[in-house]
Amino acid sequence: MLPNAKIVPIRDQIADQLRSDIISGELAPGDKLNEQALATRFGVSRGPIRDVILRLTKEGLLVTRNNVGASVAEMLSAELQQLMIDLRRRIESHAFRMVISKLNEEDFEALDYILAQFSEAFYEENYTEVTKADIEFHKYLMDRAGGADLVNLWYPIVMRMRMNYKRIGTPQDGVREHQAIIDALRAKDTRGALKALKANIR
Amino acid sequence: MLPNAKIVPIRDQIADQLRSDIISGELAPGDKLNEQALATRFGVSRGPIRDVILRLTKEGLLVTRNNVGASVAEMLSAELQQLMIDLRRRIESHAFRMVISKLNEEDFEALDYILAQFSEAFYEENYTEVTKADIEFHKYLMDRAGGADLVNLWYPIVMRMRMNYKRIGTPQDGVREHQAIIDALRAKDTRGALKALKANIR
DNA sequence: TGATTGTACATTGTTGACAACTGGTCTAGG
DNA sequence: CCTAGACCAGTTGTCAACAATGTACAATCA
Repeated sequence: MLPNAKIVPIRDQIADQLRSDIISGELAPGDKLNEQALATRFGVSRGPIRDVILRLTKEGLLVTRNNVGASVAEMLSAELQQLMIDLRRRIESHAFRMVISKLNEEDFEALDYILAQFSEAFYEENYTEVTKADIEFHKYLMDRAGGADLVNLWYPIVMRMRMNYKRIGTPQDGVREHQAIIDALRAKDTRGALKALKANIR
Repeated sequence: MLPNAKIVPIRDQIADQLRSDIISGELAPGDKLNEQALATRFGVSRGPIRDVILRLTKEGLLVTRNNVGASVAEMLSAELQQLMIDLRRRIESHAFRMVISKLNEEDFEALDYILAQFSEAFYEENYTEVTKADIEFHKYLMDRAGGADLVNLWYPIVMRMRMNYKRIGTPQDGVREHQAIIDALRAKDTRGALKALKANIR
């Protein structure tokens, strides 16, 4: 089987772009999104744009009012932010326990590859890409553990957490933390993996 | 301020209807949804229908494949179902602690009213309405505790849980359980409220 | 002067037609 | 009889025009 480049729907690309804009701070909380403007920017009609806006609204990145439009969501209260972190830890811990026994060499290759991208983006100081690789890393494991159901549950929480990272400078330990997770998973060391995970999510 | 009847957008009504259909089992897992058919059924064009489908997909009730369409999601594995219950308990517990000090008499009147609807629906054996009232009860408290942010996080989890209740017959204790929650909240008895909550979510 | 009503503009919500894609069926060739 | 390819019906994806709603500003009146 050839590693055929997978085709990505326009709609998904637009969603990705807007997510990046929000997480990177390009779009600040409270900023209003104009459907027509976005349609022009991406060279499509308003239909797909509405889809994307609806999607991001459901992910909690945007807030929409009837007949008024969408704007970037405000930051979470410290209280809710803490709850998000707690929930994310629980979900990923659960996933680790489910997945650790069925990870094979192919999986580790994929994880290594993602981590390499993470590292590369980090040294290029491209923090938007760093964030995407970071999310991709965890997402891979979530998908492997519980499939689309689990990812759908997990994704909005991560997005909402990420949005609130005002200091974009990820500590240099990012790579090391993820490497520690991979190592522990490879060694089937559940305890170590959970510990490394807990250190990574904060 | 008069208790003005709130106006509900068509889109929301359609979403509600489909959610009911799914939770009640009218639409079984795997059933395919046809946009045109739904549009005709609700007397609107396909646009709003697509919105609704996208929304329910994000809530986890439907699964959508590109260029193929949407169908009702399959039941969760026992593993994930257990995770959902755990997460929901944590979220609502957290919310209780946040909200218990700021609940006033007006809130309790609202909760009493919802519980009355619950009870009525129960004795009429209208379990779809029972479920809706049940959700409404908890939703009221979630909204009061953490606003839209918290509700958006919580809602998909509840929906996904509800979908998997195959035995639709809620035990007769439903009313009692919710009454116990109200009583404990009224007495500012955090410990008792959390206990009653834990008994109710399962 | 301050609040209120009327009006124009900008933006979202909705629609129906058209384009692109999927899955299955039929046919020709081996 | 079986497979490969082309075709076809049905469905989803996209678009541009139209209708409905909300917001902001200006004119009016107390």
